[in-house]
Amino acid sequence: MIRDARVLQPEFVPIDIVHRTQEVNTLAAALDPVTDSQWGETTLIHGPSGVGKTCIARHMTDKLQESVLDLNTQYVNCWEDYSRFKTLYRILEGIGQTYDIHRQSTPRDELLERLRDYDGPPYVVILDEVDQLEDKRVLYELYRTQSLTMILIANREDELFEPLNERLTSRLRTSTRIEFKRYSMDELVEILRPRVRLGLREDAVTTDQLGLIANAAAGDARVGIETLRVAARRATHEGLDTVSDDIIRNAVSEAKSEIRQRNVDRLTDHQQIVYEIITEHGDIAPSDLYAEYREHTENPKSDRMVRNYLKKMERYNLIRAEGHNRGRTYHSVT
DNA sequence: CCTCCACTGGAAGATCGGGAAG
DNA sequence: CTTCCCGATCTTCCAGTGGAGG
Repeated sequence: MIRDARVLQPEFVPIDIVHRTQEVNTLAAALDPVTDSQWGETTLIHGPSGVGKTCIARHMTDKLQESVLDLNTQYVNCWEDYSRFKTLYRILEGIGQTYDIHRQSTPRDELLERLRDYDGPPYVVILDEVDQLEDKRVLYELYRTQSLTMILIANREDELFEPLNERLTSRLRTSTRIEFKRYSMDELVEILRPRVRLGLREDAVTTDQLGLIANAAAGDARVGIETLRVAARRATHEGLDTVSDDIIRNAVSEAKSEIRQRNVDRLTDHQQIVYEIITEHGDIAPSDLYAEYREHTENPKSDRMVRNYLKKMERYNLIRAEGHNRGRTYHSVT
């Protein structure tokens, strides 16, 4: 039943973009100078998850690569490369300047200097999940590096601006900003349909069933596509030619728990212990949490460190903190 | 209402692990 | 081998905050 599994991978970038014409045009206009060996404008893309921000940014840079002879592009996920060093390293990687960089023998600011010295063809860098950067000052440094054309992607605009200094904030506010809104159910169905056509058997999933998936995904294309993938896999396992409604209903929760499990696996041992304690309690006060953590561990980390773990798990969408100060409790996301 | 203190999260410095240079 | 330096991780210290409980 599955013809091309790649189409259902989260990082797949479709050739034809549906429902984002306006956004694509705005981004294209901002990047247009690049086709003329000039610097493009720094663009800020924002909106909730699963609305095509990353997809469209990558789609645009792919297209530019095809049409412009001299051009470098690079995609950086700041969630994964959240430190200043890793971010700069990734950017240098895109122009092949990392062959002799080793974190111990390279002077501290060598990376940024190399970037500033760059005088090759236009360089378009996508900084995804840019609000996850540990030290946002690197954004300011990059902004001043004139040779870069940046596409910044963030979930929430206000959370990105909040820790930035005024100068950068005002510059970003006046640069091109594109807001992505949630997909409607019909739009989501039309995003899923070509994936079925390209990735599965044409009749493997009915339009009504796509509606079922779209409804459960609540405007989040990532969840929708993951659900489709899980459903197709399950149907194949059961030796079916088409996906049944039952399979879809199960796939919705399975898709969500798979996304969660992937994040749990990325936690360290100590972080997983903290996470398990929270899951078992369902709802726990900070002091109780730390006391229990100490009991469960041979060499417990400091309470301050546990607070760092909690922040990280919040970012991973694994737990949620409720209330402030003394009223705070933690609970896991279901 | 007010006070207290559990809790948060920034800052600074220590420690760890690892690769390069001597 | 040792020494040195790096980023990453962790600890220590502490100022600020706002909800619980008088």
